[in-house]
Amino acid sequence: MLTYRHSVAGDTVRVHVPATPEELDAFLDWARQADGRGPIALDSETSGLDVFSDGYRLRTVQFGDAHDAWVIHWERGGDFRSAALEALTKVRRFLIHNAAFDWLVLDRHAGIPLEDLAPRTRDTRVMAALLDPRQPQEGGIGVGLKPLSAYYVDRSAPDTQGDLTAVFRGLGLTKASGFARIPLDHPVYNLYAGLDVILTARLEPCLAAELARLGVRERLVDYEHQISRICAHMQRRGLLLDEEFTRELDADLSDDAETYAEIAARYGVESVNSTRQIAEALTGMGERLTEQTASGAVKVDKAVLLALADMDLSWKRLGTRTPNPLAEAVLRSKRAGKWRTTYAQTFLETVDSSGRVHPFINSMAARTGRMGVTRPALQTLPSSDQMIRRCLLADEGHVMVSTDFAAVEMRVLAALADVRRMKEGFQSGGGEFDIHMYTAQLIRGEGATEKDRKLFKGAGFGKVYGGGVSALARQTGAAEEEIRRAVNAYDAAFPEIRRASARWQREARATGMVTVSATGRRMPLDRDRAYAVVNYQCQSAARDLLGQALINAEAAGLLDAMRLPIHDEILASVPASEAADYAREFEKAMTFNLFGVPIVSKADVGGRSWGSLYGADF
DNA sequence: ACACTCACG
DNA sequence: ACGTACGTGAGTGTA
Repeated sequence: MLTYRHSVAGDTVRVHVPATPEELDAFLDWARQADGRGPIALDSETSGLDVFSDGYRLRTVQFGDAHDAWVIHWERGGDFRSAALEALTKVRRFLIHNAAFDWLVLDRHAGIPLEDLAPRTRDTRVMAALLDPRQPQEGGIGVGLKPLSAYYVDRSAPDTQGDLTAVFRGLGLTKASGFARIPLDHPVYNLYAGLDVILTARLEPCLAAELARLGVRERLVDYEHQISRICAHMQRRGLLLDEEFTRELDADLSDDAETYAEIAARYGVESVNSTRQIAEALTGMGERLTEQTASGAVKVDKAVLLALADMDLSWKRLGTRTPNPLAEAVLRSKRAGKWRTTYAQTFLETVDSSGRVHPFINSMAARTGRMGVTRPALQTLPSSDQMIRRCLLADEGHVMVSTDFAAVEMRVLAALADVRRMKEGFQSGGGEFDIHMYTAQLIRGEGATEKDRKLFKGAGFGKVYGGGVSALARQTGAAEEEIRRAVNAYDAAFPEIRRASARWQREARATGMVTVSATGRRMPLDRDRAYAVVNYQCQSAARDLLGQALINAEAAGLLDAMRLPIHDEILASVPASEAADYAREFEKAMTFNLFGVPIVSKADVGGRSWGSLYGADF
């Protein structure tokens, strides 16, 4: 038996790599006694991250405790697979760092269903994110195994991923190809594969103690595990791609980008993404560019270019000046190029052999707990035009249903800050209740106009985001004096918001600059941006309502229908003949009473494509 | 690596 | 003392 020894926190730990079927017996003996000693750390090494692609390989499965790790070479097949499968099936409790990934790998490539493994899992990444969700760049520890191990377990814990990248280079491989092609017997590969589970095993008790010390409820930890599993379920299902349409769209966008880039080139702009070239060319045409970026460069963003092209924010002609042809060409080329590379091409790159895309859903991406979706970033598809969302389809015989919370952050603000007159409004009105018009009428009287509504909607956003008068004026384009009066009137109508903000800031300062949400989520506040506490409280409460809605939806039998969480919305694919029933059930799953404030939702039943919810049906 | 830009809620 | 828009993911250009 090959056994590598390494030092972790002053102890010598062992990484065992069985090379023959006989040597697997020692592993099985160890695994059979595992349950008596507590949960076993589990990890896998694979050919890459694109779990659903053709040719994807599971290479090793690792099991371990604080002192011993076993690296089982799944790729060798036969008895190696049987041994790994026996442990995967029989061990009662596992510790995994970032479980969603391994759940999906083992579900798809080892035949261990997500439904079977997830309930037996405790995820150290989830635990860490509940202690401090910040990334290292934001001043936190981070939620990666490496920084967490270095912080909690052993300051000199190796950077297993980073060091492996160096090994890959030494073998003439890249970071991308290394995991697929490094020889299965490579000593560093095996040592690090084993160390990862040993570090996970040692990390968990540290995180558990810290969670207990800080009073983070076990209920919250369990809640996040449920949500993580539901998100993994959605990821496994994926969304059906209309490949033919997407390929045509890709070609059309490519033509568009090229056509307008050629026009821009006539004015000396070689690359439409070079702000320096655009600024120089526009200045040469006699345009005056007055706006600056944070670092003092000339600003030539979409708002600046639209004004020069005589267009409003929805690209409609204003008729206020002669359109600058370069500005318009740059706008059109950039948009087509971005939509093509960021969306259409990523769809085609990530689609699996059965025509589905499986975006990564990070169930706890932001400090507030908000989720993040990547590869492709399906939470950020253009909504002004249906062409990109048109690429994604409900399943055969299904239609898309999108259920949104109604003005959830304003409702949450009313509930958390106990805003009397806001609560009265929400309580008296139903799902169609318009908080912004209500506010306008509260302040202006019955004669409040649509313009007043807009003004106080801006003021409301200012409150939720923590913005001030000048930021609001900049954002809305209204005069500062007008905004100032609106904000003052807003504060007079809803005085509880300022008081809650002050209270939350005071509490955070008294507890190490951490604000704790209604659910017990810990959110570190930046000392110089303490005003953001209002947004953190509202955003995290809204996120936790969505999380509970996912759990409610599963309980109502809607798990298989769900496709994507989008902050205040659940997108689903449901049988066309039962769409109305599903819509009602989703609305029910997304209905709450939060401290006396009704949280309500509205389902929209679309057609076959996601784009159908954004315009004409297809 | 960082700046800038742009897509979303 | 004062005022600060919040949270993401992703592509391209530049140094």
